[in-house]
Amino acid sequence: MKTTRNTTAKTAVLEVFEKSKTALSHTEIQKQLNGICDRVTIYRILDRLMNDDIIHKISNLDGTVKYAKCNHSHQRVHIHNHAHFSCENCHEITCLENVKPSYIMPHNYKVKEINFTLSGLCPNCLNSNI
Amino acid sequence: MKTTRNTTAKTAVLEVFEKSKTALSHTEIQKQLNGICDRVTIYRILDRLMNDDIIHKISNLDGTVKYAKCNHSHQRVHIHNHAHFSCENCHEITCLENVKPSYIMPHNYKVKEINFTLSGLCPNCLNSNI
DNA sequence: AAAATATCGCAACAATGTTGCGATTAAATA
DNA sequence: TATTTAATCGCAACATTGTTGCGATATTTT
Repeated sequence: MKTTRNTTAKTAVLEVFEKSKTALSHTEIQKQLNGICDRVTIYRILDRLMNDDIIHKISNLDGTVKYAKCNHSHQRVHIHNHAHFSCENCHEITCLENVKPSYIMPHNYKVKEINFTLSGLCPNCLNSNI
Repeated sequence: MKTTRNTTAKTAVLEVFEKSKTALSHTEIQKQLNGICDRVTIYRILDRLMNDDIIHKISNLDGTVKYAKCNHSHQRVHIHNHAHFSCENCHEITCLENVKPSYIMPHNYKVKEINFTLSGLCPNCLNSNI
């Protein structure tokens, strides 16, 4: 089986995620890495981190894709079915770990995963009187 | 003010939407149009149809973008805050007009729009014993 | 029929993501 | 510690998706 290695680039990417409270796009990560590694390498690191369940992918309403660290906190099995909030002003995406929607489905559908994204103004931008 | 015109290409695109029960990507529309018009024209038609509130945009979990006809049925004001279902087998996206999630938000967030996408198996694929 | 302008086609570009391959380097083994 | 193995990297090249400018065309109004 493939074992995953700890490389300079991977460590650097993880540090970027540690420092950030919000989800990050590939481009944002690349900027913060400051040329430490190639663009392609970042894509491959993100793939590995997703396989290892260390980060997860979020695709926004407008089609942009971001990544965020998983919060494994207390659960034994990690589930990505939490909500995300996308601020229309600062464009930051945050995970709302505790927001879980309830809903009623029509019959004959088998639901395996849900994606729930809310958008509007985040607390920061709301306080800035916009 | 800009008035929107009825052109051959626009009519053709609308027909494609009429024929389809599921949401369509730009590429899927292009294939069905069979070279009737340019790739760019389709993008511009989609933009216009979205402005006119005739179709709406859906971005899927995997980052793919699709478009679907709006269902104006009975409401006076059209709202896009309904759910979408994405089949992991046939990759079709359908609008679940009647599924609306309920949820509890943390304070200090102002929610203006929600996007709720479920994925799994659609009735068709579920019946095919997969 | 003529005028006004929305739309089109083409070319060119930008952003984002993928793949192949030889070179490098982390980790296991001797 | 030195050697070996294979995971990872950098580079180049390519694919897909979406955007923009501009002269030509077609729809709608006058």
